[in-house]
Amino acid sequence: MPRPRSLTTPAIAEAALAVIERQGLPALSMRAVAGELGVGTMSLYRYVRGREELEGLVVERVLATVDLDDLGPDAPWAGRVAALCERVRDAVGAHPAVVPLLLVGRHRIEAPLRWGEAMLGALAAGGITGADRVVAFRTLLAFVLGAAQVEHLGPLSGEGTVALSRLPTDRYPHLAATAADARRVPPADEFRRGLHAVMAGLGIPVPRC
Amino acid sequence: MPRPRSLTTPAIAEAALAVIERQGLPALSMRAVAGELGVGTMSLYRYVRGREELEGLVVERVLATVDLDDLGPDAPWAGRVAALCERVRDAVGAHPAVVPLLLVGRHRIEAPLRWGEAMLGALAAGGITGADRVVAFRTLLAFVLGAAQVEHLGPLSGEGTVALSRLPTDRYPHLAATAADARRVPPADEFRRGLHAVMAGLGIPVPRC
DNA sequence: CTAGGTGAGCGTACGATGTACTCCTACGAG
DNA sequence: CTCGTAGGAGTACATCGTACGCTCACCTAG
Repeated sequence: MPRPRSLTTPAIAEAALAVIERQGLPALSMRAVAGELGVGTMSLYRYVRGREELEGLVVERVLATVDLDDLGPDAPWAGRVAALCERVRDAVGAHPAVVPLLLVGRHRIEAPLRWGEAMLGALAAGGITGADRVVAFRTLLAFVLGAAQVEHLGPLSGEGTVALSRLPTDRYPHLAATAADARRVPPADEFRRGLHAVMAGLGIPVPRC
Repeated sequence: MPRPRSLTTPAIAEAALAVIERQGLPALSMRAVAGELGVGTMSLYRYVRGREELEGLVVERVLATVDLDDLGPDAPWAGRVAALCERVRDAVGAHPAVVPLLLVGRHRIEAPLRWGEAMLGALAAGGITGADRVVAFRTLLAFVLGAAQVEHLGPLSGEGTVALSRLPTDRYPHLAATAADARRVPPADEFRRGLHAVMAGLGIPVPRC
């Protein structure tokens, strides 16, 4: 019966993402997002408990683009495992600035939970259960999360590679050489090769490679 | 000839770590560290360019405890790879609160560089070079970094496990089951098993397992 | 058609943060 | 003892998150 709401949760997530894309993650603030929405700062608090929840919305928005089942649950299980990992990489790659947010409050946000559920289902379909499944799941999760960070924040990527390759060659010869090599390996290939290695080590048959 | 310095870099790192251990990472501030050292806030800026550099000092302090070569460079190369990974895990495990700092400015800080150089040397000793070495290095790095975060910030660890196991069982059956299983797998074992899987997948002969 | 109350919107204010600027002063060389 | 150098610190400002409470737009009841 009172005045109707003028904002929606997806609109807020979109605005926050717009702020991040335009001015970078440090510029993400309640004031900035409110301004982006053409609304007073404190009005945001009618929709969001605080900054933490706002960040959660951004994570959810980014991860919402990973499709969990267009392969169908009857697709080859190992293919599903690989696809789930690759899609997270793609989703994160579309918004690299949010990488540091991926870690906060993962168990409060739904998207990672649904992803985890899908991944565990695929592993179970392959006969991996119990402690083996715990190890496989956490190893894959660690790799995917770590790879996203290494790729977008790491010393071996982007301008980091350049900085590394001009290190004192006498003190860090291998590092300098590897930085040079790294520039010749496309990031997507690198991720896929790493992922396949991890899967193989876990006893998951790699699709077609 | 002027007044002598009253602070040292290690002392500042120690003070910052003490603040973090006592009050948590969000409490890390220039004021808090200065107070810990019994010194005016702005005096800290005589020793540190700013907050970012202070964080770097903390990372360096934590990572400085990983011994890079007590195995000797003539030890079995695969054993060196495994040891380097395990030691980072141990070092981080001793100060879990600093995990979020590990990613910032990795190529400005010396400790990760030295670690990377040692790791690349071990891989080269095993005949892994060129693009293969790039993939192996980044995969191991992603796993170690990701594992630290999953272990200390993740939904499957500590209180996160508890939160997960009381999820709606009908919507997340696998997740709930895995959370229960996870409580029966010691984190160190889980890390070692995951590490060995990654190494095996990369073609690195796992030591004795 | 009108009166009322609910809750959306937001202005103000407070504490905390990083840090630029400035002054004061302790110290050792001469 | 004197003095210049550079370390120590106080003040100040912009920015942040957010607690509090006011105003008024809107829907419903009569």
